[in-house]
Amino acid sequence: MAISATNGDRKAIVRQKNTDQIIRAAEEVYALKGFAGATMQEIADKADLPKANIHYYFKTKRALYVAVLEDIFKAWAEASTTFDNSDDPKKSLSDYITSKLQLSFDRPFGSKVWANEIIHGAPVLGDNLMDHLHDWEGEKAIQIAKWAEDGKILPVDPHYLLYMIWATTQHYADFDHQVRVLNGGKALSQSQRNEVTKTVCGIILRGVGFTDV
Amino acid sequence: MAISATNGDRKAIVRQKNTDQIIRAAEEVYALKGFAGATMQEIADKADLPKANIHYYFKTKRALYVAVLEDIFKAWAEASTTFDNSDDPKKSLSDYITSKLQLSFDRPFGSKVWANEIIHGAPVLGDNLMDHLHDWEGEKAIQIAKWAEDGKILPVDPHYLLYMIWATTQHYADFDHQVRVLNGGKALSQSQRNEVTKTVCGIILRGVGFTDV
DNA sequence: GTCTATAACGCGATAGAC
DNA sequence: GTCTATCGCGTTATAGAC
Repeated sequence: MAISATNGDRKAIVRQKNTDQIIRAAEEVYALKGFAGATMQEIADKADLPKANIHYYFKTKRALYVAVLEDIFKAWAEASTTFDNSDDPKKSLSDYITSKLQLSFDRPFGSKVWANEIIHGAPVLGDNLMDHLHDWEGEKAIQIAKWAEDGKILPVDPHYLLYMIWATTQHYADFDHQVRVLNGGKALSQSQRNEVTKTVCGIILRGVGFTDV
Repeated sequence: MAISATNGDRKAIVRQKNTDQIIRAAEEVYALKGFAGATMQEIADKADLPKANIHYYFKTKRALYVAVLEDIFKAWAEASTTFDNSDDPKKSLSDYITSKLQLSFDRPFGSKVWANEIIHGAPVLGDNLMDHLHDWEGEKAIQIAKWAEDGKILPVDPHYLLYMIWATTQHYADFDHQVRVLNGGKALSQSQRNEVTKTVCGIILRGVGFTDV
């Protein structure tokens, strides 16, 4: 009995490890090739496993893709906690922009998979996760609206402000190739990344009414 | 001879008409399915032509894709003339933002194909068109830098300001599905589009130092 | 749980009659 | 310039030995 449990544990650990490995590899391949352009063979090679094993852990190409998308959504939701329950819009907004930019610089693949999926009309995400996003965005918008009511920021439309922050920060992940080309073929250095953060925070904060930035 | 010329003209007209029809159809299919996900069959159906005819006009799937990308780049370059040779940053910037937003609202497919291509690392665009973009962006950046030197706007980094404008305006094309979901499942109305334009122009203009907007 | 071999299928591209 | 029929290849997914 003890041995059986141990074997079960060992198998569970192997399963967890392989699953993570596959999802990481898949995230990169789906990001760079799109859903249709990605091949199970390329994902298998990058995960350093035989192709058949990928199908053992994820029944279909589509199921693996869904797992990748859910993983990304989870990461984003966790990264946005800096935004919650704050009475200081200046700090909230700059912290949010800063952490979203960081995520774009450090983990661009997830953002790209998401962008691809939305561009194509969310054929796989379907309504469930999109409805979840709707609720989540609604909360943020209410908080921004409150700041405006309290006269802490100018009365900008909260939704369009949020889209602006998302679009601008995710641009550095999704369009990193273009950014690189326009930067003379070299990826942004750390000091350039800091300059981006400063510039974006500055424009947004002045944009919502702060004059001392 | 006259008849032969007439026949040649007629054929040229047919060729032009079919070519346009195919490019329009291809733009939509490539936007919604990605390069790999698109099928020549679907493009043919949407263009209302037999599949073999598509191959008659465009030798390969790739050649047709390149034609679509070039078409888009041309449209964007034409739409940015409002930006040139102006000493009035306030007017230049709002005109540019307004016309880019208009393009996103009215012709989202082109923007989506471009986004897809960049996300995947511009495997087809290659260096030619990207270098062209580099030059083009450089000119705009110089003009913005001049405004800053002359004290007409705050000394923001011109590149990151441009990326912000591109990202924000193209978001309404590339992520139109997400915008729609977050808007309760309905596309933005004309008055909402106007509100977007007002909000974006306001934030950007205040962001670069104008306090009277 | 791992891996090789292969079945089943869809797609890009073309040949060749009209 | 148009269209039908088809070839050949690459892909997903699985069967079955280990």
